[in-house]
Amino acid sequence: MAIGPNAASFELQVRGPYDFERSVRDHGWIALSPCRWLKEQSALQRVERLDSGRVVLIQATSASSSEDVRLSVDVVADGSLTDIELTEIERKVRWMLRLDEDLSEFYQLCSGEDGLWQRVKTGRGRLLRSPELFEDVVKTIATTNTIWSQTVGMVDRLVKTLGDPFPLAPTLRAFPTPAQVAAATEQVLREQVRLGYRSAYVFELARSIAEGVRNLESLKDSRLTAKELKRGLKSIKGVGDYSASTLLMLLGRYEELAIDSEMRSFVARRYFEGRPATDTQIRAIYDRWGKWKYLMYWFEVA
DNA sequence: TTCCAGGGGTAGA
DNA sequence: TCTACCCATGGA
Repeated sequence: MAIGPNAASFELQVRGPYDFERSVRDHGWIALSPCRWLKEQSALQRVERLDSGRVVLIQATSASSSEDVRLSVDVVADGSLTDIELTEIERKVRWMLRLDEDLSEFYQLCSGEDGLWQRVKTGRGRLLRSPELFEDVVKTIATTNTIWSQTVGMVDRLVKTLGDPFPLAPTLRAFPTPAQVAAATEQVLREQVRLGYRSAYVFELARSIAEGVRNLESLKDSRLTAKELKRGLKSIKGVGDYSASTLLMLLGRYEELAIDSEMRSFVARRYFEGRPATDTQIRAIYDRWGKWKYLMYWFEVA
């Protein structure tokens, strides 16, 4: 990377099959700041603010060979990194790329469906997510009642307005922490970030996390049932059924469908000759896929 | 001006 | 838990 000296490089072993590029780019999140896809290098790049307050640039590329599936991670920083910082970076990369998710059952199901199998067999399915749940909740709220280009704009302005700059290339910024959003005002979210009516939701969420009233990260606990998670997510103002189901997917639980206008129109075209389907009818179609419903839908559309 | 886009909150049954 | 109804914002 030309931006600065490499402070660290390491490789991560991945359980195959794993199609790094498709996995990263299959989800729209790759278009949302601070993530970006570097076409020339086939790399995922992202500025990240660490718990220490240091802001680094992380770049991940595939380092797979015919023998094994590996990922190469480069970190650029304004100085050397501590072991604690390196551990945090590895943990975040693993979470973001879902390197520890076991999709073998999903592949097993797909292998019985010819069309689906052709699509996923190279190792798709590990859809991109954010290192911290706060960021994913904010981004999900930014997808509601709007079109995608506006979502991209909202997230971009949020990062530019409130995120910490990467010291070696200050135009690149990290996603703001809850404390940074809470330290701003709702008016900034409304007028500069232009989140509209979502401003109050995002501000309130950030404040409750910053004040220690709410602990979003605790929802990453794999012992929680999907039902418990959904209840927890829906207790956030601004998060309804669609958003909670989207967030369940981001947490690695695929048993709920996030029924939005996109899914409604797809199901109407694919299964009902263009006639609108009720939510009950949509659920009935995917019911047979059990805990893999969302992913099956995802790759049926893909 | 009207309509719509990857909905949400709330009251009331 | 479900439905009806109102509310939200910016762009085409």
